[in-house]
Amino acid sequence: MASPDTRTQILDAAERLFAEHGYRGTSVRAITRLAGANLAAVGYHFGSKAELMAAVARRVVEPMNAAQRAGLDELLARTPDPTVGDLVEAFAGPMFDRMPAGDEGSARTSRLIVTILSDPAEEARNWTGPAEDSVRERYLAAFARALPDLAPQELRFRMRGILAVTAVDRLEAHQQPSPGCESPAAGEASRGWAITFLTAAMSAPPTRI
Amino acid sequence: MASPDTRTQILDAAERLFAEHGYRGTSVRAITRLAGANLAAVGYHFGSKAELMAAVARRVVEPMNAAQRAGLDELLARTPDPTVGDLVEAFAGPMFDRMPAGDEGSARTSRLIVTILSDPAEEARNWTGPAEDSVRERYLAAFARALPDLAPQELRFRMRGILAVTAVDRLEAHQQPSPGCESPAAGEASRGWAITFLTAAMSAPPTRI
DNA sequence: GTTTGATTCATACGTACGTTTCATTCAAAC
DNA sequence: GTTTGAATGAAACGTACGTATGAATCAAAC
Repeated sequence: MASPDTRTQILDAAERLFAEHGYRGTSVRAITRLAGANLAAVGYHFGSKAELMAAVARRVVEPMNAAQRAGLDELLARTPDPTVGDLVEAFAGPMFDRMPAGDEGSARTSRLIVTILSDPAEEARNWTGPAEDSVRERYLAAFARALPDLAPQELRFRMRGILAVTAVDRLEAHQQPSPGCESPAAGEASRGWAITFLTAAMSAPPTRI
Repeated sequence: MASPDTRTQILDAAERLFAEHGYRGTSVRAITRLAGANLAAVGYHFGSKAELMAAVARRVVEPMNAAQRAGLDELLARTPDPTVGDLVEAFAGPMFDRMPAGDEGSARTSRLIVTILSDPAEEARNWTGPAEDSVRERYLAAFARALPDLAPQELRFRMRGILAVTAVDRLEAHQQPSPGCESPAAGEASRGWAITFLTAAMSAPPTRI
C-alpha cells in the first residue's frame, strides 16, 4: 500500500501541526516540509487537505473512543449500576492516559481533540464520525440510571461539562507552559483533580427552577 | 472623529465574523463587505487585521471583566467570607448574562471569547490584556479563603474548569443548533445548570494523593 | 470661494495558499 | 531486459489574502 511510509509521516506531521496551529493555520506545504515529503504527496495519498484532516482526526479519536467503550463494558460487567465516580473515571480517564504515540504525543492528542471540537472551520463538522456519538449515548444512559432525578437536558449539559473540563485542561497544559507555574507536577496530578472535580459536579442535586 | 460610524460598523461586523469563523477564517474583505465599508477602511481605522481583532477583543472582554469585578466587590462588601456558591455565581454569571449588544449578541460574545481563548493563532496571545488576569487573581484569593484545605495548584485547576464549562457551553449553544435537541429552554436554563454544576465541583474535597 | 484635514474609494502589489499536471523514479512481475 | 503500476518529484495554475497607494469626496473653517 505504501513505502516505509510517506503516508504515515504525513499523518504524523499533520497531527502535530494541526494541533499546534489549527486547521486553517497549517498549510499543506508546512506539513509536507515537516514530513520530508513532496507537496503533491498529500493530494496523492489523501485527496485534499480536508480529507487529510479527517484521516488525522480518525486516527486520533478512534483509540480514545475504544478506551471509553472498553471502560464502560468492564464497568457494566462488574455491576449493572456503576457509581457516578466510576462512570466519570471511565469516561474522562482515557483523555488523560497515554496514547500509543508516547509521552509528549499524549498532550498533543488532547490538544488536537480540542482543535477538532472548537475549530470554527466549516469542515470541522465532518471530521468525526458517528462512532463516538454512540459511545456518548451509552454513557448518557448509564449516567441517567445513576442520577435518576436529573432532567435529561441537565444531564446532557453536565456531560458536555466533562468534555469541556478535560479538553480545556489539556489544551492549556499543552499550549501554555504556564508563566512561572506548576507544569511539572500538574501534568501528573491533573487527571486526579479532574476526576474529583467532575465527580462532584456530576453528583450535584438537580437545579431547582 | 468618525462618520455616523464606519469604525463601529466594522467592529460589529468583525465581532460577528470572528465569532463565527475564527480569526484566520475571516477575511478583511468579508468584514468590510458586511460592514458596507471599503476594504481600505480597516487599514485606515485600525492599522491591520490583527489590531482590529485586538480592538474587538477589548470591546468584548472589558464589560464582562467589569461585571466580574463589580460582582466580587459587592460580595466582599456584604461579607468578608463569601460562600463558594456566591463566588461561582459572581464569576461565571456574567458570561451568561446579556451584554449591551442585545439578545443574540450575548451568545456571539461568549462564542467570541471562546475563539479568543482557544484560537491557535499566534496573534491570539496578545488579544487580551493583563486586566482580566488581575480579576482572576482576586477571585483566586477569595476562593482560597473559602476552600482553605485545597492546594493552590488544584484550586487553579478548578478555576480553569469554570472557564472551560462556561465557555464551551456557550460555544456549542451558538455553533450547533443541536440536532433535534433542547435549544429553546436550554438557553435560559444553562446559566442555572452551570452554577449548580460548578458550585458542586468547586466545593469538592481535595483530591487525595 | 477657497482651503484644509479627515475619510472613502478603486485599484494594484506581492505573497501564500490548495490543487493539478505531467514527467520521472523504482521495485517487483513477467 | 522489458513492462507495469504505484509513488515521488519539480513546477505551474488560478485564487484569495493582507496591505499599500494615491486620487476623489466632503463637511467645516476661514
